[in-house]
Amino acid sequence: MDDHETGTSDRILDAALRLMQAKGFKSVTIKDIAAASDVSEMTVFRHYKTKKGVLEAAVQKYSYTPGLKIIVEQNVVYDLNHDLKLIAASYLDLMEVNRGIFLIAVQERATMPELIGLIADNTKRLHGVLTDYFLTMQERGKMAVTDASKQAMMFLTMYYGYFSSRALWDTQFISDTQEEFIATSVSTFCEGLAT
Amino acid sequence: MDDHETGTSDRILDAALRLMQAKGFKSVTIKDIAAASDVSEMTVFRHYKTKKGVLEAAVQKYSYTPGLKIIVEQNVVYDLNHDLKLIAASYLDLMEVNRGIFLIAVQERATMPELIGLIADNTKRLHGVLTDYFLTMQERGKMAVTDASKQAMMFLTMYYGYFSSRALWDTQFISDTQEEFIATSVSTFCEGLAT
DNA sequence: TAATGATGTTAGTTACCGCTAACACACATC
DNA sequence: GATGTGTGTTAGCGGTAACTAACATCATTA
Repeated sequence: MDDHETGTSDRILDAALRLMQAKGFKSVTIKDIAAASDVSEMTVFRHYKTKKGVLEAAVQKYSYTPGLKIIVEQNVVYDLNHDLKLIAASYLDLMEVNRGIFLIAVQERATMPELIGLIADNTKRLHGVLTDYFLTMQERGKMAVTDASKQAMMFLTMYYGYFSSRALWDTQFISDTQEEFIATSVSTFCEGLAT
Repeated sequence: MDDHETGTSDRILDAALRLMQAKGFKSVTIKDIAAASDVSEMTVFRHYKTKKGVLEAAVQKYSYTPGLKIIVEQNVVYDLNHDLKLIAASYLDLMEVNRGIFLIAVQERATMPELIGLIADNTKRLHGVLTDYFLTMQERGKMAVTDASKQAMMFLTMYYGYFSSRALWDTQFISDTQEEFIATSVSTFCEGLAT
């Protein structure tokens, strides 16, 4: 079962994920996957018994849910502008890693609803962390006292919007780079726009 | 070609759109559509020659691109808080109308990229309108002078995030109601969070 | 050298699906 | 009562795709 050289199993998974991201699980055929990973159809079936098995193995390999809480807590310095930039960047980086799973989850949400759970969990965890952070900042008098949970939700929704828009439509909705977007949004989030 | 009573043509389109939203164009069969609209398969083919024809007719019937510019311009009173709430609500309402097309566009973005164009156009137009509005507000000294285009982009991304999250994942990401979300976000957008 | 294991090739099975054709029925209008 | 229109039913064609089975090849390794 070992793959010498480049690793046949991995090549198959990589190709499968790439194709399924682009066209959806149902539209990708074993033939496509075989051609893209430069093996015969039979080899695909020998490694992963069914088409769905290929997807499950790919999800297994590529889904990633790190300790966002630790990352945030270890780098926070209780300066609103600085910390929000850090959190926004961490969230976007995390989503970027899971982009492949996200795109497949979108297309297969009717048939494989558990997939989005993997990603939703990250967002939910970060929402908790961010809410706690806001509460701490409010206690320290470094931030206006408002509904921390709603505030955190709004903050994350903005970056979810950025990520989702980029992942699904590339630059068709949003053309700003990640850095530009974070800069604008964190600044606005801190200072507001009213005079 | 007239449909007496409930309108066979319409029943087919409604069922088709509903099914395709949920499962994607490719996964829905004519058999599914026929069963859901309570006609025979042949009747579907007699009304719309091909499966793609069904989708095209449904898109035709359900896509909607109104004069957002006029709506905004006629109701703006140059009070930042008031106007942003109006614009946010208008945008979300518009997206809600086009939800069906949006969901199909998501699933068929590889095969039918023109679909998302219908919706992207709305967002682009509103971005233009909103940018102009910000510039006017800046001239009148009612708003901080920043990059109006980026600011508008950020604002719309937030609501795109809200809509997209709700349309794709229901309350799995975001649980706030539309009114709550608009209230929190517009307030933050205007006032900021720093002390 | 012999055995092993990963892969390729070819052929075929099964099932589904888009779509067509032909015929039948029911109803409404002329 | 004839005609037409919308529909149902049944059968089938052509294509495709998941998956299986059997056999061949080649390289590594015992």
